[in-house]
Amino acid sequence: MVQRPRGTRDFTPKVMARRLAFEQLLEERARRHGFSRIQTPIFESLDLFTAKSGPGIVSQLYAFEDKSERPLTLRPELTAPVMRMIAEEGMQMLQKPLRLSYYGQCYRYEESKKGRYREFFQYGVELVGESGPLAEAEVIALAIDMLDACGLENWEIRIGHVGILKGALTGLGLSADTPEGANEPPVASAMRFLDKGDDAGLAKLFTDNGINPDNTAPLRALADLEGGIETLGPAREILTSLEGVSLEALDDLQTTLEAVAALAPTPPSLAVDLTVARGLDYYTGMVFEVKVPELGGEGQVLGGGSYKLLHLFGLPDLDPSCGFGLGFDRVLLALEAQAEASGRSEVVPGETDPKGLVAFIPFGIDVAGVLPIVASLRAAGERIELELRGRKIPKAMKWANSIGCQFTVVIGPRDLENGQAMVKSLVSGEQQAVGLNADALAAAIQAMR
RNA sequence: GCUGUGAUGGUGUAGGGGUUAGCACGGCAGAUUGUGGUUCUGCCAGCCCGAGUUCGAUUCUCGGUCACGGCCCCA
Repeated sequence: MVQRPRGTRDFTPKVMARRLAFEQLLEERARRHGFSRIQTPIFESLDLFTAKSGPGIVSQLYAFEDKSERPLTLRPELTAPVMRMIAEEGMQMLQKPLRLSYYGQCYRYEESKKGRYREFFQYGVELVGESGPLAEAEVIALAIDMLDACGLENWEIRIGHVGILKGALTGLGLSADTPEGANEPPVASAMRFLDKGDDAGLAKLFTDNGINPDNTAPLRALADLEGGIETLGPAREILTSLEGVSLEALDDLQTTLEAVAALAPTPPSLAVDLTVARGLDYYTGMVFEVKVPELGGEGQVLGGGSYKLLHLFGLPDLDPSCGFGLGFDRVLLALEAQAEASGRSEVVPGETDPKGLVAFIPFGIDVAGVLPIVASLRAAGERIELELRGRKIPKAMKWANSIGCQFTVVIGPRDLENGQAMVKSLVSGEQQAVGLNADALAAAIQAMR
């Protein structure tokens, strides 16, 4: 028995119905916000990702060479391919901003666990060609709208702005450039110390760079701030108290948050957190992430922000852009867990088809004669499953019931003689004889719904 | 990268160095030759892979594979 490769999954019809409903729901929200779907290849040139994330990333990729020894890789994420597409397809000729959405599988070679697969699915959006607080608010609002629409509960969105801490640090005189021989700029080191709670390390860094280590305390206070939009008040006080520090990023964040409050439903929990750094140096402005606590260690279900990547493709004028990626599998896991906990049978809104299946059961007759009726009913939009095994009536009824049909249409010799068919609702048990033609059958089914 | 637990029909499980490997759901068939959801009967279908220990391994040991957790990391 050959097994499925590690970290991959098969999706059975029932699971797939749910996934399709979820994708459709996300797609619908994206459309309402003006985003249009695009698609890029499953594999790309290896360079695309090393250019974005450095050579160290290769160990986590499904990289390979094709028969012409071109270095390729299965895509580990979708932002870089989208940026590549914008440059390659000449999309810079289009009216700005571009509002793009995408969905597809990505591949990372890493330990598979629950909520973490080697083949995983991401839904995401990018808003390209306009930046600033309002553009950022539009992106956050879509993220919130999506999570709200899918019925997810108990999630937390944390919003920050890398420019605030970075601005404070550079304002104090810390360099944002990587010195000769070092592997990261002092500012990045400082951000890490703040994130890890290493105040001693931060103080030493300040001293080493000729900055008064007394500045550690206010920065710590800034990093530890947590709460809603009201947190910006204390943040403003701290920043004002520091020499040479600009308030621009803070003002931007405030504008963004106010716009989000107006544009999106109120999330279950929204926190301002200036240490949301996402660890990536191409994030330049607002950054945000969403966690679902009950998922545990793999609880982050969405992350995004403003970033500068298009300069890598010769389009520096389009930087920065703003977008997010939504962990499709993780959100589904959370929804499934929550549905289970609350006894809800529908996990994703709309996953069950309201237009139920109709079992079409020819019995003891020449099937060919009634096939045109099947075709017509399908053309009329009914979902018809034709009984193919020649089951006798009791078996056929049981079959129809067990596959979840709402109706049966039985046509036996007697019916054929009388020019009729027996239509039965498996929900109500009601049954009636109906003229043997598609119009009459469709009308009867509709009337009995 | 570190580490813990587990693997028995399609699903959920019981058991255990020699068993007809038990039960439930499921599937197929019959009871029931034109009407489902109940019931009864029969049947189908299983010890993850490899090596070792042993007279004998599904059971014990080691390795592999896969899954599920806890850290680290996460474009």
